[in-house]
Amino acid sequence: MPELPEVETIKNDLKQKILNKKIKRVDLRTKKIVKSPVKDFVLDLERNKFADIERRGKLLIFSVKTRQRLVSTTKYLLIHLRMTGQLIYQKGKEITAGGHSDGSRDRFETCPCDLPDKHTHIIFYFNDNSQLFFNDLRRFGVAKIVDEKELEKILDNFGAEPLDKKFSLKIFRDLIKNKKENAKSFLLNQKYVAGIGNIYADEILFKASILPSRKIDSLKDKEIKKIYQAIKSVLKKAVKYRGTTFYSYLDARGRRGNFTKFLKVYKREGKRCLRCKKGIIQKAKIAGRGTRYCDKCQK
DNA sequence: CTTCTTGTTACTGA
DNA sequence: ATCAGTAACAAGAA
Repeated sequence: MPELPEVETIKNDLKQKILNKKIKRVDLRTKKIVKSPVKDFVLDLERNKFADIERRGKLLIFSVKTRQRLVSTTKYLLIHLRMTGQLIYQKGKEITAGGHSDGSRDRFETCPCDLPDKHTHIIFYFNDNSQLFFNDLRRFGVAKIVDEKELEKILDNFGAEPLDKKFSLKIFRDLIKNKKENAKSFLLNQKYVAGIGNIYADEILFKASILPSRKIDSLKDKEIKKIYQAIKSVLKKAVKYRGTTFYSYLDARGRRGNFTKFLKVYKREGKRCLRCKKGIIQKAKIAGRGTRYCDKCQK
């Protein structure tokens, strides 16, 4: 699942590839993916360019510079990959098909997958013969174009950016105040801290040695600090290793994430705890999600 | 065939 | 108001 580290990786990749390239054509193959007026979607993008890409939580925000009757305005293409969405960038077919004259393939410009395929819902064609594919096996992902005002309204629903310097321990303590839910559902709530999903919630609570079922208001000061530090360190390391691939996640180059080998609890149920070597990783349904934890060293 | 998976929203009931 | 639980969405794996 694309969570903060995966979306951050895609954003960084795409910024190097597609900024300020003219969007020659947009092929919208699955209209249901688009949650703003479909008739405007292609028109707002074609012949324009992406001026910037930002991430808020798990949401990608592409600034689209548009020119209408000499007036320049900015609209925003929002893409949320939900569970199985992918954004894969490829250079023109002449590179992928034949490789270089010496027979080698340019690994950084090509993707191991043959795109488009039956899960391709949008294709953005750029004027330098490169393309961006929005693929989604399960079609939960969404794309929409909004103006500045709508964007602000949407962003109002997002909580703190966990890797932002402004996200301090004090702010985290204030967020926790007066909450009564359990630690897992707190971390999953995008209105509190944005970008954490099922994988990293479990990994963060393991690192902090806190049981996911612990009520937030029962946490001692020391424990709150441990969760706060774990949020920062786990997400930072996951970004460094370009995210986690468990099901279908691929980065913008079509490659897998490397954080998978650092997972301590996610999908390790039934296996021995790597930290205390005594506990067996448990799996339970907490906050409506499959949740993994060590019942020996998480308290 | 059933069950499970996952992010988000919407809804219900306490 | 706040929280827990669940359905819905889609499609595939087991």
